[in-house]
Amino acid sequence: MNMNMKTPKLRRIAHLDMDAFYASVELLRYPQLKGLPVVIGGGRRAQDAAMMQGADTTALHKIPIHQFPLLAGYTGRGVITTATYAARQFGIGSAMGLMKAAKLCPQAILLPVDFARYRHFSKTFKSIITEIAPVMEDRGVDEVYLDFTDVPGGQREGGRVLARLIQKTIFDQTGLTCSVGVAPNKLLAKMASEFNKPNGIAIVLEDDLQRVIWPLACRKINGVGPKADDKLHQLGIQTIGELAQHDVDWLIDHFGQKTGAWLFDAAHGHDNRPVVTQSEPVSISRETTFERDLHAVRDKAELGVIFTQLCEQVAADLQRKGYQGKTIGIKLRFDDFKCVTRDQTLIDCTADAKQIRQAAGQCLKRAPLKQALRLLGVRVANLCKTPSSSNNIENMPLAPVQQAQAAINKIAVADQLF
DNA sequence: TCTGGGGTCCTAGGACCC
DNA sequence: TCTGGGGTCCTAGGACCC
Repeated sequence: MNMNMKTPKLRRIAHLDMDAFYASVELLRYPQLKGLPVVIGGGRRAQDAAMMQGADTTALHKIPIHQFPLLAGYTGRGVITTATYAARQFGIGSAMGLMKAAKLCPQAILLPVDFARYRHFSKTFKSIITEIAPVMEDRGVDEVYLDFTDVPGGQREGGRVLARLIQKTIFDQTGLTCSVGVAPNKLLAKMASEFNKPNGIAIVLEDDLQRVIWPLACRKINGVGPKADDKLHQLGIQTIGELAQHDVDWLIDHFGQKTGAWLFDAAHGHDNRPVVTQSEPVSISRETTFERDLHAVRDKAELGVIFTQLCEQVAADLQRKGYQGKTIGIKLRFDDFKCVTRDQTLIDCTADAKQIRQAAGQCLKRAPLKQALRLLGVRVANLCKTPSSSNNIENMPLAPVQQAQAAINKIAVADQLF
């Protein structure tokens, strides 16, 4: 044994979650709304409301509070994308219908969603992060996983020092706060990032499993949703600790090979998934919920227009992103909220709106169309890169060697910070 | 007062091939 | 001719996540 050997590096994985991201980004331009119940979401009416606010974007912070549109009297099928903590006091939450929310808190301010703006801030905070910790997995607009293991400072205080640096840098440069959990793996890091929200850091070590993780509800495991949780309850299992008391075979008997084995691992804090820094999309789709339910026969013309538009949007998305797809599919949601899908695999890949429309039309013919529809969707899967777009430097993934060099460069930047 | 939009992954049956 | 098994692709549905 080499007596000079340093303490071995521990695997340190971070999960970083922006705090109330959309709402916080809105508050940056409307600071006068701080502390008030604000709801973001909705469809057309919210768009109108945004237009009513006028075009002077340089003085948004001066718009008096009473000029903001209220939730009261909202009609339509929009749902809440996010709500500020003040609004949540009224029992309002994500994915709730806006009409229901209007009953609970009519005085809440309704802001339209502004995805372009959120995406902009998303890019900003992610590029701040990769300057410090380059091994980042994108988990949507407001979340990432980071591998701290080999980052300078990533081992100090179990990752707390690096987490603090990232938190502070993001706040200094954007005014936004986030919460970070650092743990031996993604599963535990994800749970940990919730512990001290908002603007919190939580460090979980291997030995903390029984004390910190086992008392939590099974629902806190990322991947255990309402259905699995129900089933667990029926089996008399509430907490992760209780889940851990059952052996693998018992879990496999009740949940099947894959899920059973996975639940067992999760309960024991085991998760060896790597932090994945890049990935290819599996499918690209567009869907829309109609303002009112439509009938395939009675509303044929209207439906046809929407159908064609969806195909054109998907085609445009594919082209813009440099993909083609071989499997074309549709999705229908009926007035009773039941769903069906139909799909068809072509011989060749396409990103052409007409071809997509044609194939999707064939799918539609195979679907039951007696019931009124509330949603129609078009999906393209089985994707491959568009040959010409691989010449596009911007879309071209870095070769492994360049990638490694880029990562080293970024680590060098982080090095100077310690 | 019913419940958005864009995704991923898993399961399971059938076709088809070796 | 019968039987079986494995692998892959296609299709439909469903759970789950952000």
